[in-house]
Amino acid sequence: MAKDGKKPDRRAGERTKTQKSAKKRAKVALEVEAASDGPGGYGTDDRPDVALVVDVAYFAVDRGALVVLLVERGREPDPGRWAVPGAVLEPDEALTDAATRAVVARAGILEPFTRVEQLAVFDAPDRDPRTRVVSTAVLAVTSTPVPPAGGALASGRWWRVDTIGTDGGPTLAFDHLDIVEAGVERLRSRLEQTDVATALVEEPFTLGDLRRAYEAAWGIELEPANFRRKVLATPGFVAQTAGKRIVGTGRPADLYVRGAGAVLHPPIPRPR
Amino acid sequence: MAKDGKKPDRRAGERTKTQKSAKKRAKVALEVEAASDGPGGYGTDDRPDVALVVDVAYFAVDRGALVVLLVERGREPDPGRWAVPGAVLEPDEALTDAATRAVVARAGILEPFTRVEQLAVFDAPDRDPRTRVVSTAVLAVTSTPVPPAGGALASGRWWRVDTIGTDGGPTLAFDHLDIVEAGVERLRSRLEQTDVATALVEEPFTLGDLRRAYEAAWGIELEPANFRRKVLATPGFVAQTAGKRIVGTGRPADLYVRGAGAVLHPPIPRPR
DNA sequence: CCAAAAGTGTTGTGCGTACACCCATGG
DNA sequence: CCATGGGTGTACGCACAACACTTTTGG
Repeated sequence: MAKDGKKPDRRAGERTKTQKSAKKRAKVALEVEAASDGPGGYGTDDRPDVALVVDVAYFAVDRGALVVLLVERGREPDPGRWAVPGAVLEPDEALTDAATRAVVARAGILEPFTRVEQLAVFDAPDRDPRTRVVSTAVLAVTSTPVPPAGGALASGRWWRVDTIGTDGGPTLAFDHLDIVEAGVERLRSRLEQTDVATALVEEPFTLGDLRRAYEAAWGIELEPANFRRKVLATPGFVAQTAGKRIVGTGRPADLYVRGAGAVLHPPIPRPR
Repeated sequence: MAKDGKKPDRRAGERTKTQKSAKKRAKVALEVEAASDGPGGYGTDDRPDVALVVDVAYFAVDRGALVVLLVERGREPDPGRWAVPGAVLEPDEALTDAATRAVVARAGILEPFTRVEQLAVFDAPDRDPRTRVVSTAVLAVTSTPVPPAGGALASGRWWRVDTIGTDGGPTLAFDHLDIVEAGVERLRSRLEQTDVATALVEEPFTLGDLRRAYEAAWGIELEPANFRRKVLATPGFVAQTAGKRIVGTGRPADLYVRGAGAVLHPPIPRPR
């Protein structure tokens, strides 16, 4: 049963451009792996065949709406369509560093963003028509969705997520609609379990600000009274600071900053 | 600010064996990405520098304990330590296919497993001392933890997860302890939200079987009466089938098979 | 004085935990 | 007849949604 450690040179005929037709092939290839490193290992001696990139689903809340940073593609494939910022992973680079690099190139943000979280790996063999590209999508947020500066950055734009795919909204390239949708869903989930909402508002913030961030991301309205109680009942979520803020009309609101805790006990449940 | 599209050839001096020292370097590399494909793209024309593998955290329940499939390493690095099964991703292969291939090679399972889920990407630049290896860990389960057959498969073994790191238990290679821990935590979480528990028991099963699977994975005891009500109150989780089963002593139990639904509404909450 | 937003108080309902109790089998 | 596990019934308590009410500002 065990092979002798040799394997057929699968790069014999030089890599052809694309092999969409080979999708089903791997499903029946259930023979024992001819591991070149013996039990428990795998051969990593030769050059890899698969390119690994990082794509960033970068979100913010802007005037009551959830927005995502997209970049317009200038050339084939998919010219005129919009993509999330991406970068090829460098040999000694961590995913979060590559993610920062991708966003810096598109959004003019000069400091690395703090909260980054892995989203999912997008691995469909034909997701990029040029060659095999596996993408690790990561989720990131900012409190200040600044419009990208000019020059090479001008192609980036913040789009309301609820306009994607509609008449006035962007059309996404490749499988990036899947990436954005996964990011939206993960962000909505993380708002329940973590204090990521405090990264969506600028300090200091009122509990009304925080509530409106939740409402924008979840697309629903929340009871101000109950929301307030839940936030204050969760230790480490927010900390009150000095002063009050008067917006327009209405009673001045207490000001808060981010608390120490990252996970929320108890969570802020999302209405179903 | 924008470069002209050229980038330094970062593979100039041939790749040295390992570069642990370069960990901090990428953190300050915040210059604009020199994209070789213009806005919204990245260069994928040349061979990648990063190898992508799939590591499988493969779980089962055996005699009341959660077990995981591990493979003993035979050679450097980390000989004598135990690793989860892994495989290098082939150019036209989906992650789930590579995961199946890795497990088939180690566990003698002849059919592809059904439930596979992405766990996380392990991307630390020095996680493998030989070369840069990025690992996508996936979670899989089986109802029948068969001992691997002989020959090249003999190095695989099912280990109780609660013995890992203890005196009689295995010591894990590389960062595979992180992979197993991530798998355990994800499995515990998915038991709340999905019907993955039905993949941990053989059909037909009793609600006692299902409860004991939860108890093994969660490491706690559950109220049989309340567990029963919760399972039956979740549509699509299980479906009753004909017959009853008498184990040893006690009243015969109704038999069930997997239901149609994959997500659980309402969930089976884990006690905190 | 009115509108609007922040902040506090109160109550009814629903749901889950805990436990009592009955059922059906083997020894 | 007892032990054991399966299956049903039920009451207590707590958490939360809903809504009333007060506070403090601008117009």
